[in-house]
Parts: sequence; structure tokens; C-alpha cells
Amino acid sequence: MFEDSQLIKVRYEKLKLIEDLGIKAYPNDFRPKDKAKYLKELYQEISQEELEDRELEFVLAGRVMSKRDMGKLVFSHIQDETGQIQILLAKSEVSDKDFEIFKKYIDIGDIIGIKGKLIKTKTGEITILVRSFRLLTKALRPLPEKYHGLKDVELRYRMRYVDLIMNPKIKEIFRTRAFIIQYIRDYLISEGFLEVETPMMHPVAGGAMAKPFITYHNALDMNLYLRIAPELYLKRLLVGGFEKVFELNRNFRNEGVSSTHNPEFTMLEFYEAYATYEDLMKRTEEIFYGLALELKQSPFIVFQGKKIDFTPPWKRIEFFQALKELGGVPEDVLKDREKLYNFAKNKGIELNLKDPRIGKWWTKIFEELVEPKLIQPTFVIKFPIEVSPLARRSEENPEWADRFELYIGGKEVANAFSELNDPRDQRKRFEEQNKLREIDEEIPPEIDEDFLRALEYGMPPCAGEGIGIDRVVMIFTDNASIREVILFPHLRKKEDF
RNA sequence: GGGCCGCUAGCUCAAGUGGUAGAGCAAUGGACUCUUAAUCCAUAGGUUGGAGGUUCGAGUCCUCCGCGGCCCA
Repeated sequence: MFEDSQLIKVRYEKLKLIEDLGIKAYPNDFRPKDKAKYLKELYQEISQEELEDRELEFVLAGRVMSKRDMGKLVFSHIQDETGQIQILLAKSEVSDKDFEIFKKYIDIGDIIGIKGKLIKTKTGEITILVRSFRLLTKALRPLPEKYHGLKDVELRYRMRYVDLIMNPKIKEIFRTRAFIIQYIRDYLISEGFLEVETPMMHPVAGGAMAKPFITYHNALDMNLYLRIAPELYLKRLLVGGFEKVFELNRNFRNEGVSSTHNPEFTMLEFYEAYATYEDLMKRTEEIFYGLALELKQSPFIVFQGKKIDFTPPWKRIEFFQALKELGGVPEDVLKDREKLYNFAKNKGIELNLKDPRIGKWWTKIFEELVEPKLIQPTFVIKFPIEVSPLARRSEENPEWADRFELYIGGKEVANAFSELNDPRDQRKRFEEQNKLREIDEEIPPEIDEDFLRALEYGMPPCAGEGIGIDRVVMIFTDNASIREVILFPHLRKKEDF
């Protein structure tokens, strides 16, 4: 690849000079034994005299992050996965050749392996006095400025690898992400759930309301949809006799990109036979409370300047009650289409007049007026049946679904319900939904007949829940943008990238 | 989709009302045995996101386009 940047040319030339000296620029026979962070932790309290006496040799590898050449001494920091540690090359301690090579040919950004003993500088910093070193990887591009690092958000996302090198806090986010996923997985497995993998490519899109990505299978000569949700497959597994299953993986939705939406995102769905959405509320509280204790050693976290308390039990509020009390929708307006339409319009909310489902209107108003107010963990219960096509009808009132949505920090985080397992009702709901396809492009393009057949074989009474993992990570890492918790968020293509 | 803001050296940023495009770090050459945003001397580095336009003259004003951020839908 041609690069006309002066800085890169210089590095390529240097690489050639190194190789001309018979030095390998990309060897793979160096095995580090020590890590920067642990050396610092272990030896911080030990005096220079004691370190001198012990004469221990340490072996580590890392990227050169700074270089301060003082003539016959060169101080430098190298960075491994755990952090940075200072190293010192002294002309008196290494061969003349090594010293020359380090001074002349080792650049900031190169990865090197070093052997040496620990010393403390006069300021008390644990430092490795190098006895020998090896070039392990030559870097051909300069790192960003050492003090400010890489700030440009666009560059940070497009070159996450550089972001990770320069901004140690970014690594923490993704460690926390991994921890959260591991914690949830451990919880479910310890509760007897089986982790499963169902298709990512669906012949029929379903399980949620969203526009799917379409792809094409050559050999089968058919269109496939990237899944918008695994729900209908997980339910088939309950028909098949698994009683507790979960899947923790990616979903794909062909929608806009925003600070809370990435076209692919990570979702946990779990299903439990002989349980109701009430049981799942308890599990949800357990999971989040446990996570807060593990991550913060406290039931409290701060999200975007707001203190959030995960101590169970959490607040529950009925959907209508929330619309009235938090959304300010008057009682007489709620069920009157015309009044409701005008009420929304007054609030700057445009409702789709062609949509006959008043429930759809309610959820729209709910999103705008209620959602942002639900800061503390809150279960919103008793959802309108019209917008819950896969949920069981409430025994109390057939117009409600036995369903909850969980809100934290003003965002929807989880959605759960007692599952509809009456195949007759399920078919009716699909068919009703079908009629609306022309006015609502999020309705799946066809009915999943095989799913209905499976229900006819009998799915045990059960409850299921979906948790948006990216949002959970946002909450626990206090990030307002989903892109900060996804390693490689999707951006528009750009030349030079 | 709409509004606002941004895009200048590898990175972080400057350049009243239009008048020769600068600094720090990084780089290159040199000095320095406890530096740590090292310091000191010197050198080099630019199609100012792209394309048009206005003007004697555009980083700056206008139009269109691209990419991003925030807000709204």
C-alpha cells in the first residue's frame, strides 16, 4: 500500500535498516513472564536497597509508549495488557550495540520484549533496568500525541485499536462488558438454564417488531432474514421439552443508527416453563442487584449524574397509571381517539392516523412522555394487548397482557411476559397484525406457520424475557452512547478507511 | 428525514471584520547518567474534508456534496 506520509516513509526506511543489520522485525519466539501492573503492585512497598539485594530478573513485553533520551540513559514506558511500567536503558548496563539500536531504531509504538531487574528511581517509581531487549514488532505508523491521546470520536470508532492503545479507560469498559455477560451467563446456568444457539438467519422474520436485513442464500435459492429476535425459536425449544433455555447473542435490525441504536446489538433472551412474568421480575431484580454489588460493591450506581438504587423490590407501575400520572394524559382523553390525537399533537407528538390500534398510540405517547422519567429501576406492567402479540392475555382483563417492561435511567432495558401458548389466539393475533402490514412496515412480512404448528403440539405455560445487554453495559459503565460500549460500532463508509 | 455544530500537519489545537497558514507533541540531526507532558539547539512537515462560485486576494463569504457529533422527528 502506498503511503506518502513522511512519518510513515521514515518508519519503513528504518525497518529496512534494522533488517539490514540482521535483526528480525517480527519474530515470535519471545515469551514474557511478568505483567506491568502486577510488578508495580507487588514491589511498590519494597525499598531500593532490598530490590538491589534480591537481583530478581523479570521478563515482559509491551508497546513503547514514551521515550526520554538523556544521552547515556534512556527512560521509556512500555504498556502491556495490564498497564504501563517505566523501563530504563543505561549505556553502562547493556551492550553498546543494544544501546545504539534502542536509541536509533526503537520508536514509540514498537512492541519490544525486555529482560532486566527492578529498581526504584529517585522519585520512587518502580522501573525495570533493562539488561537486554528484543524488537518484537515494528510499528510503521506513529501513535497519536502522548498527552491528549486520540480524542476525535470518529477516529476513535474507526480505529478502535488505536483508541484502545491510547485510552486505558476504554479497555475498562470492555472488561466490564465481558464481566456483565459472564455474570449473567453464570447466573442463568446456576439456575438450571441451558444455553442454546438458534439460527441467526431466518426464513421468516419474527419475534419482534422491526425491519429485518435481508440476505440471499445461493444454494437454497431463497431469501433469508437476519434475525430480529430469537424468540420464536426458543419457544420451539420449550415445545421440544427443554424447560429453561437462554440465548445471549446478536440481533439485527435494519433501522437508524443513534446514540441508543446500533444495527446489530446483543440481546439476552431466556424462557422458563411453569413460570410467569411475576417470577421473571424477581429474577431481573436479582441479576441487576447482584451485578451492582459485584461491580460497585454497593446497590447504588451513578448513571449520567443520577443515583440509581438497585435494592429490590423495585417500583411497579401500571401502563395506564404511568400514562396518566407521569405522562399527564387525562382520564377522559385516554380512550378517546380524537382527544388523544389532539393531546399528542399539543405535545409535539405525531400519531399515525391510519393506525387503528389505539394501543400503538399509547406506546408512542409513553415513549415520549413517560420513558424519560423512569430513572429508578421500574417495572411497567399491564401492557395493552394490541402491542403485545406474543404475550399471554391477563386473566384479570383480556385487554391487558401479562407483561412488563423494565426501565432504568430513562431507557427501556428489558421486556418480558407470560407467554401466549394458545395456538388459536396466537393465530388470531398474527392475522390481525397482518392486516396492518401496509401501515406499519415493522410488522413481519409473513406469518411463521411452523411456529404455529409447534404451538399446536403444545408449549408448556411459560414466561420469557429479553434484556438489552448493550444498554445494561451503558448503565453500569455510565455511558450515554451505545457506541461507547460496542467495540466496533457501525459508521458510514469513508474513503481512506 | 430536519435543525445546529464540527472537519486546518501523524495527533491535540491556534489563525478579529477576507490579506504570506502557526504552536505543542510526534518526526529528523545534535547535547545531556534519574527522566516521566523531560529539557536545550537546529531542521523538515499543509491540495485547510471534496467540488464549484464570489473576490485583485478565501482556512475565513456563498452553493452543492461527503463524514462525524448533539438535538428534534
